[in-house]
Amino acid sequence: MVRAPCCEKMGLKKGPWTPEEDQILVSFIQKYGHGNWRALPKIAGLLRCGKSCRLRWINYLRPDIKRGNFTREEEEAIIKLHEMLGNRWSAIAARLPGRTDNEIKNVWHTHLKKRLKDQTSTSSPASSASIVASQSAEPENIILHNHLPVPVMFPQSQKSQLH
DNA sequence: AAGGGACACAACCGCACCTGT
DNA sequence: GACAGGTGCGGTTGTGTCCCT
Repeated sequence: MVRAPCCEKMGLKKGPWTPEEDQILVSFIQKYGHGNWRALPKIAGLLRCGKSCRLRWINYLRPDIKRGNFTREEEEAIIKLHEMLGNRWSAIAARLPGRTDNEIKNVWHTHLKKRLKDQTSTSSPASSASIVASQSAEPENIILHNHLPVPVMFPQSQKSQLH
């Protein structure tokens, strides 16, 4: 199947968003929601592709986003979830309220990967793996630091329902 | 004070999956 | 069942800032 590139149209803006564009996007979504990302920028009068709008909204403009540094608890949760789920950042983000997959991905690549590497090179390999192994025995209701029982694995068929 | 490397984060790209026809 | 279009995800890149020498 051949797919036209998302932003093939000439004249579509790329790069950092301006406060004005943010404002337009936020007010439009608050008013009408985001039923169709592809059509949204056209209707809202933004010179952006739908993909870009979606990313901006999800990673930055959403009202429930928690900005600022990750707490130690959040970092520990990311490490554990990553050991269980792998690079499924959206699944990890779903278990950390207010955090986005992009943010988690960035934190992982900048802080945690390095920290984990340091830890494994200095400590015995059994420690964290055993914790994960014991948790993996009960994959349906992992209790994290926020004390919320969280389902860990979604069958592929349920993936679309998360959207 | 200046230069360069490291770090942090926002944004883009391409692919896979899902859904409607 | 095949195809086409839309959406979401993960990997990667670009750029601004910080820190060390």
